[in-house]
Amino acid sequence: MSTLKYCEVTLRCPLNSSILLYSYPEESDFSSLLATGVVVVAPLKGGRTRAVVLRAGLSKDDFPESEFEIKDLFGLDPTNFVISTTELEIYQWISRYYHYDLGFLIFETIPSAMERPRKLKFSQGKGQPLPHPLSWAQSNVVNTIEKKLTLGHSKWLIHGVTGSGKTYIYLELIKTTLAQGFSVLFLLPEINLTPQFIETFVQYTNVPIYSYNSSISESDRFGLWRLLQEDETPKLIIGVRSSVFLPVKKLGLIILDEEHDQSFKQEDRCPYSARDVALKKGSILNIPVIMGSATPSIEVLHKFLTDKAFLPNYFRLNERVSGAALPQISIIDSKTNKTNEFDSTIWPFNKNSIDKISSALEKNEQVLVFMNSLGYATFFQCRSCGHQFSCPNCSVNLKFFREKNHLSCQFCDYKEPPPQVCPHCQNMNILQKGFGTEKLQAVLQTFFPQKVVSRFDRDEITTMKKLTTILNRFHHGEVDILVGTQMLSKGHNFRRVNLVVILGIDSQLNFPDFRSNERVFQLLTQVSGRAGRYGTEGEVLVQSLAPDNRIFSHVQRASFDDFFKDELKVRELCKCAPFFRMAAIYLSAPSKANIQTQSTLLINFLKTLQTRHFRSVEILGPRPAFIEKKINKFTWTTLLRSQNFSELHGMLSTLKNNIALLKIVSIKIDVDPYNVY
DNA sequence: AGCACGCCGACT
DNA sequence: GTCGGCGTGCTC
Repeated sequence: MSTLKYCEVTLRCPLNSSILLYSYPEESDFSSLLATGVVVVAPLKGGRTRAVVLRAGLSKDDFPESEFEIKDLFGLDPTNFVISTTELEIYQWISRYYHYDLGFLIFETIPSAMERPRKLKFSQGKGQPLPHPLSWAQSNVVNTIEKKLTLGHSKWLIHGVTGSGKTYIYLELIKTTLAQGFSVLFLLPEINLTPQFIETFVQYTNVPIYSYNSSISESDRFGLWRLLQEDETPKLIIGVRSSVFLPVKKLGLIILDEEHDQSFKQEDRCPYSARDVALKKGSILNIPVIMGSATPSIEVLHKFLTDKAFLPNYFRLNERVSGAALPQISIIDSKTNKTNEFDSTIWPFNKNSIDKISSALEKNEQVLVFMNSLGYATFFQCRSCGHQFSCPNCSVNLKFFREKNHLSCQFCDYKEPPPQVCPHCQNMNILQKGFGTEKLQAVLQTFFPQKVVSRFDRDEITTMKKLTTILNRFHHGEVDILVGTQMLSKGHNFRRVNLVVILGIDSQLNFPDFRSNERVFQLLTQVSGRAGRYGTEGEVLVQSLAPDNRIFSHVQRASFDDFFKDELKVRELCKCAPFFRMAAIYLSAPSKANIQTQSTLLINFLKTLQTRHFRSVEILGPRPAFIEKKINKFTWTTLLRSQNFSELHGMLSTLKNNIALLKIVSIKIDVDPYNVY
């Protein structure tokens, strides 16, 4: 006779927070193999779905009487995929912390089933000796951390100015960990930093180096997961945000470079911070986590400076290893008053910047130009009737791309030809405003016709191949001026760059977000870090209409401490991080009317919870999101704020489990939101 | 969430 | 006649 056993699984289904019950005959061939973490195939609504076992071997009286008909599992996942208990523990923590259903989280991160993955590519380390010994400051950091590398979980912050040699500190600690037989996970914020780290690590380590990012194929993704789960020989994995989920066997160390970078925060699906997940992973696996940055985030630095247990794990490196001075930063007043004549042939540059660029080029140097916007012009409007050229599907203006010869939207695939006349009033007088990287490239190319001006932005760099090609051309001196977005601002080492020009900083300063000052400080400091890393004195020009902003003087004096002090005061006054914790709740739907009524419902629900149980939680909003309509979906935001994190969490849990919104309205919870308007 | 079902309008 | 638009309802 057959006995039925039961198991609890998690899968991609919103019912009961993605956790459902299934049965299986005790005599079945897979019965003895069912255990926590095993991936199985389950029937769901007439189909087949992958699911992860949470608890197996249950009998009827292990759970309350179910009102559903419990179905039999089909069996094990054909690829025999298993999630280890520690990995599952990490997933469960993320699911609770970010109020995101476990089943969705897991199946959004693990690779989809693959029958026969291809052979994996990797770079084999050459194990060469370091070209030069570490400086005293570098050795001090290495020696201190080295002593604790095998003593369980610890958190470290290396706060070193650009060019202070953080890479070689990481390298030494990586080598020590590898030599002890453990693997290392190295996280960086953006794919475009991968090649240079691989180049360095290949020279001086002697293990296989795997990289993990969005350019990896699904087959390779599967192959790497499998390899990391099965093969415990020491290796180095270099990857972006999502690498934090890689199930590295015998992991001994996690390093998170550019800790402050906002790319570590995922914005879509589960809005997790890879930094916070990495710290949690380190504590669950009981291994050290090292963070590094020239401009640490306010939250992390505040934690290290105020917590007695953390302070000894904070290192400050104020000198560049090359001995080169930090670049001199000049704020160029770009107001067109008497002292600064407007010249339309060089706009948006002004005379001062162009002169400096000329003399740098004359000295046979290369120049970097930064701008945070793409395209040729960012705003079109009819001077006669006021018609604005905006996207029909999103609440944003269309941008003009001259090379592609169209206006296009940054959120959807809407495009239209550039207007000859206004479609509304047939007037031919159309105003063009705003500029992006394409415009800057065009202006510079016209002004310096004999020089090579290239672009480095999301528009131009679409593949890993293009990325390495253009960087190599720049390194080999085949490009004189490189115009780029933030993509170019981080980490790179350019030997012949002494002049860096920054435009468009005003729009970032005016951005209505409590972190805008922090972001501007980070950006300017990082960008400045690209100038004069090798000897010759670097110079940075920042064009601004508001040259008196205090933030500029902090950047000019490279005074992180003054900036930090200033910013902390503001944060406390405005009740922001790190003094208060926040969560954002987004409601989205195709109709604005729905959003408004449902937001009202949400607010009333929250207010009831607040008076009954969670008095410390402040409710702000609701109001339209910064960009209210994206791809024909409207979004409204409600913010929660509190100093009592458990009350904030309690409120979110109660909300998630109890609110009944219209089906067409989707709700998204963002704990520790990075963008707050 | 994601997918099937089903009920209407506009095409070969 | 049927193809396909998207509102509704269900998933252990």
